[in-house]
Amino acid sequence: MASRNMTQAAFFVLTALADQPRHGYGILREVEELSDGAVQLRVGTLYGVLDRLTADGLIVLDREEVHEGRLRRYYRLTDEGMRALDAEAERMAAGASAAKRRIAEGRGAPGPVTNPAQGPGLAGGLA
Amino acid sequence: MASRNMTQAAFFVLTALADQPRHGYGILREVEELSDGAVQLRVGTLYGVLDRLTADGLIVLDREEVHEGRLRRYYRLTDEGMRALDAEAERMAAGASAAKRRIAEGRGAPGPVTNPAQGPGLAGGLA
DNA sequence: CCATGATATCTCGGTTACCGATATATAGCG
DNA sequence: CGCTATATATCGGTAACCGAGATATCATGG
Repeated sequence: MASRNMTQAAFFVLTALADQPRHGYGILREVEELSDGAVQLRVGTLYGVLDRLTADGLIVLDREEVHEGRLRRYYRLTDEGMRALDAEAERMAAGASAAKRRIAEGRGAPGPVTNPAQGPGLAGGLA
Repeated sequence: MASRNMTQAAFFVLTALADQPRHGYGILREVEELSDGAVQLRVGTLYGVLDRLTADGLIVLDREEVHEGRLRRYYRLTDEGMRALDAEAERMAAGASAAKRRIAEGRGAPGPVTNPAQGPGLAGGLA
């Protein structure tokens, strides 16, 4: 079970593998491309992530090919990996949206500056 | 400069502080609440994050209050922290959206490009 | 022919980050 | 008096990151 939260690196590896199987080096380039250069997955990080994701059953070794004398080891998502990625994408989207909402509130502050009924237990007066 | 990618914990702390200054324990509850329980920021993690964010100039100590005999140390975002949060939210939203697009592609037919509805709305469907 | 760079795999070790446990302190409930 | 909630903070083991290097093939080019 994924008791621990997924790391950024793991998330982007899963995303790179979501549409088709890819090999390590291809994942590296794909992550950089799909994040528009914002996320740079390092080589030293990649294989650790790959091992961890495999151990967790989120990805599996799809096949091995020899292309131009160079070995390519392709990985692909499992069903569980697909589900985990979907859930994580949901969490990230929600987090990003919450952040943006708050940024807008904090800057413009139209209407009541204080949010009155925000959550339970916040009913304290001020000292 | 934030050469290293921001951690999940740091992101959610910044988000919790985006609308108003909060103290440590309040951040803890706020993060859990705004993520709907999905993200549990641990006490042991919090103060390390707070120190790091302060050192990076993304937050500052706002004020100290004594409430019911208990000390409350309030932190607030700096302008730089606001900018960093905004940028990170953008990156997360882009990543989440890329992941969902790929999930849809991978699941759908291998034929022509399917055209999923755009927008922030979630088209989950993985029951 | 060899240097360089791109492609491709993987390991090692230092640094950073996470988080359970623990310590300290006040207040309220039973 | 013990338990829970609030509130701070530190310590140490584990997990993760990532720069650096090892190994190997092929293309470019000086």
